[in-house]
Amino acid sequence: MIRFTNTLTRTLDPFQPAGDVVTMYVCGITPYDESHIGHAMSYVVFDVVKRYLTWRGYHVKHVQNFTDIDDRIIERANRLNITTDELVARYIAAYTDDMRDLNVLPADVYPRATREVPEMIEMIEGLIKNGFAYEAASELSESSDVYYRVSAKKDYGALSHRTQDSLLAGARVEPGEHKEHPADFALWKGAKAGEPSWDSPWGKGRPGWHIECSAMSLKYLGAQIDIHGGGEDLVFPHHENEIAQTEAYTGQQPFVRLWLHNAWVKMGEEKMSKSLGNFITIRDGLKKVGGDGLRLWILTSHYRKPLTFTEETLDAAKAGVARLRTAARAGGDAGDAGVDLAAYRERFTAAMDDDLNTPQALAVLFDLAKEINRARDEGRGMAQAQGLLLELGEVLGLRLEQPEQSIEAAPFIDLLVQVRDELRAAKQWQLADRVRDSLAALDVVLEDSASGTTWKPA
RNA sequence: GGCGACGUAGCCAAGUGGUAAGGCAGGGGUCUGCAAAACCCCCAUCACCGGUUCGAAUCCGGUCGUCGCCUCCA
Repeated sequence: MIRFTNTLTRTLDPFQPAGDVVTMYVCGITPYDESHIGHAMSYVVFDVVKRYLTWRGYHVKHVQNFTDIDDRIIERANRLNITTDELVARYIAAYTDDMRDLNVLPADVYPRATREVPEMIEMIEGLIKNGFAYEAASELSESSDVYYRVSAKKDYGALSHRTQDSLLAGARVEPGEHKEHPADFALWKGAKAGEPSWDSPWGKGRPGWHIECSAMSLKYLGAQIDIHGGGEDLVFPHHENEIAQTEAYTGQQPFVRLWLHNAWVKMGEEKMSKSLGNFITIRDGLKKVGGDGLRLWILTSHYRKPLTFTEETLDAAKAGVARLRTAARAGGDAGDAGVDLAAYRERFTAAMDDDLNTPQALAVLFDLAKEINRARDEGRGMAQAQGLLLELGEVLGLRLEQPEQSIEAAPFIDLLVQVRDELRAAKQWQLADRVRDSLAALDVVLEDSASGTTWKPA
C-alpha cells in the first residue's frame, strides 16, 4: 500500500485516488529569472511521485502552471526594457531546457495565467455572488480591487494550522487598499498606470496570484483533485487561499485529497532563495554534476526534510552516480547471477511506498550495484540484475545506461586508446601512461581490465 | 508574538521501542606493469539532562542550539 504524508492532516495516509486517473496539480514557476536548484528539488520530487505512481500502474494526469504575470515580472521587464511576454518566453524556455536535462517528464498541460483570465473572472464573479468576495475601491487605480472575504469561510487556516485570529497579527494592509479585514487577500487587482491589464467587470486590472491555480486546476482537472503539490513555502498563504477560493466557488470539499509539500534547500544554515541571493542555478548544477548527479543529490534526502547544499555533497552525488553507472554498464554476461531480484524489487517498493522514501530506495540500488559488481568479479552472469538496476533507476528518473551527452571526440578517443593498447602490448609503459595522463587532463578516464580498456568522461 | 521543523560518524543522510541503511571522504588489503574501477576489512551509540520501559536514537518532560512560515518565494 502506498502512503504519503498529507500536509492537511499531518498524518501518513494511504494513497486512494478518487478515480482511474490520478489528477495531480503542481505549482509551477514564475518565469522572471533562471531557476535554481531549490526549484529543481521540487520538480524532481514531483517527477518521482509521478514516475513511481505510473510504475505502480496508475495513470497520472499532471498539470503545472506558469505564473506569467506578477509584480516581479513587470519590474524585471521594465528594467530590461522588454515586454513581459518576451521576458516570460525567455525564462519558460530556460526552464524547459533545465527540466529536459534533469530528465523531468513533461506535464500534460502547462496553463498560463494570462491565457486563462476569463476563467478567473468567472470564478471571481461567482465568489462575489455567493458572498465570499467583495469589490473595493482602490486609491492606486481607477479600477476596483476584489478581495476574498476570509471570515466567510469557517475552516480558513486548516491547511497551515492557523486560526483567523493568529493571522490578524501578521497581516498587512498596503496603503490605499480598502480591505474589510487585514487577512483578506486580492482576487483581482485594479490596474496601475503602465501595467499590463485585462478588461473585467471591475474595470481594467489583473488577477491576484492565488486565483490562477484555483481556476486552472478546476478547468483542467475538475473540482476535486487527488494530489496538489509544491514547495513548503507555498502552504501559506498560497495553498490556503486556493482551498478557500475553490471550495467556496464549487461548494465541494475537499478541493484536494492529498497535499504534498517538499522542504527547502539550505545553503549552509540558511534557506536558498532568490531574495537572499544565495542560490545556485540549475544550469550551473547541471554543468558541474549532470542531470543524474543533481537528481541523486536531491533524492538522497527525504523530500519533506531540508536538503543541505555544499560543494562536497554535490561531488558526492556525482561520485555515487558514477558508481551506479559502472555497475549498470559493465560488460554484462547474459544470464542470472543468482541474485534474488525479487527481494531487491520488494525492498525498493517498500521504501517508496513509505512516503516516497527515496534515500532508502537509493540504498537498495547501491546494494544491488554491489551485487552486480561482485557477480562480475566472480565471472557470473549479471544481465538480469543490471536490467533491474536500470529499471529501478528509471523510476527515480536516473539515466544510468547511457552517457547524458554524446561526446563528439569519441572516435578520436577510441583511436588513442587503440594506440595505447599497442604501446602497452610492447611494454612501452611510459608512453602508454602519457596517453592516459593526457586524456585524464581532458577529463577522460581510462580503465584497464582483463577484457580490454574502457574510457568514460570524468 | 503565533504556527511548524530539525539536532544521528569528517561531510550528506535513512532509521520513530529490541543493541545504528546507504553514499562521499579516510585507513588497511586483493587485483593491476603502474593507475583507475571493482571486491574484502575497518571507521558513530544517535545535542544535553531527567523520566517511562525488561529494553529508547526512537515515547514523555526539561535545557541548549539551528532553521522555516506568518511579506514575494519551489
